[in-house]
Amino acid sequence: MSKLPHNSIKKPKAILHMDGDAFFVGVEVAKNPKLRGLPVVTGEERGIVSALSYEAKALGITRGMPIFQIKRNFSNVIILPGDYKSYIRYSTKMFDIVRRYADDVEEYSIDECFADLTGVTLHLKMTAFQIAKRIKEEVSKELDLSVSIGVAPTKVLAKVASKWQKPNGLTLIKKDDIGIFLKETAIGKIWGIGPKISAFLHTKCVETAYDFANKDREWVRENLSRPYEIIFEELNGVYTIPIDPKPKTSYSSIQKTRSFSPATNNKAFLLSEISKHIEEACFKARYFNLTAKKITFFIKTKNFRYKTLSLDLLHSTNTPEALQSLLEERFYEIYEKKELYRTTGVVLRDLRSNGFAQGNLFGVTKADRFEAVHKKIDALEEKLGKRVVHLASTHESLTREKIGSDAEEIDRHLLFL
DNA sequence: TCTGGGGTCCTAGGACCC
DNA sequence: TCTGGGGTCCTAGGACCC
Repeated sequence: MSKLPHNSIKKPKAILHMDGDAFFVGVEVAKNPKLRGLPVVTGEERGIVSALSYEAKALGITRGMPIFQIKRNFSNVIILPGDYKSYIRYSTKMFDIVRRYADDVEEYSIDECFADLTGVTLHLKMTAFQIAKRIKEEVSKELDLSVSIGVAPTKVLAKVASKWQKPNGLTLIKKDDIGIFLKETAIGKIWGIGPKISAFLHTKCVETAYDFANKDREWVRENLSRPYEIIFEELNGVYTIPIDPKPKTSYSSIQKTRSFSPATNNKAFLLSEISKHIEEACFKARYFNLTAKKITFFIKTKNFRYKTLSLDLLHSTNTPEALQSLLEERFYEIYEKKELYRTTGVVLRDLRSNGFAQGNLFGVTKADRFEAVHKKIDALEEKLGKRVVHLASTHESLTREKIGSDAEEIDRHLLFL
């Protein structure tokens, strides 16, 4: 039984959420200050806009817009390829600044983190707001980056706060003021509430986050699943989603997918695409010393219907050959000639670390040989750059690639995310 | 937003077992 | 071969995130 002191009506937590403003572009400007104040986008290598400056946004450009369209319609916009090495470097430095003030920092994505300031305020004799302000100043001075910060009693509310004023915002939500903020926040803007749940809630006359937070708990339990009950608690100021400061060291799944246009029913092409995905997913798995016990292949039709094929592997593996023949044997189960497909993909699941790469269907000895071969290939690619060696079955898809090398280069850096 | 790529977590319901 | 009731395990797919 817990023996909390009688007067420990807990002081609300002070959770900080920091979010980079147009982060990739922000880093580009920090690297090259001449870009400041100009419309800039990144994503040239992908063919779609990944990040855009506020000046570019003002022109009506949006994330995901095709690069060719920008070239055609906005000749004054500066288009840059992503420089993920720099983004990672700045990201690390940004989080290190937060760590000067908090022990528990959760790196949520490349440009976002959470931190618990609750205990720190006493220690530093500063309020959470003052600490947040200092962090902002140091990020700006030392890295020349602009960030938005929110401080609130829970993670979900801290996200509301950091979004409240963007860019360069600093917003504190006190426990007593929660309602003021939630009344002006549409339910769909809440972290964890997507389009489906949002639409459902609308049918129940829940329009704002305030409407939702004021439902009673029973109603939430009866109408929604567990994750939404947790969001409900958090919106009411009850700290429920803990900060997880552990650095990410592994993966529970690895996937590779690619869309193409126009949609096609060319079986050889689809197979070669998937074959390439298998190789890349296995490459990444080997890099992290992981093996998969399950694999899912999928193709997505023109109308966004998924056809999936999930297979249990006899032994876990991270070498492509056996997966490749499995695919060829069973592809007919998902492929229909009369359909057109727009995307293919592979997901390695049930990953276990440090397992022996037992090469399954071929038996151990052959598998060992494959493993040795792959070690050499990986080493070779390390030296020469990726994509110097590949399976014959991948060949067709590679020869069709136009912007291969850039994309591969970036992919390599993304391995470290 | 007529929809890119890489992830995570949750759960309904089927398979299987007394 | 009529077919109860209750439990666990597991998977496929849904929903969401950046």
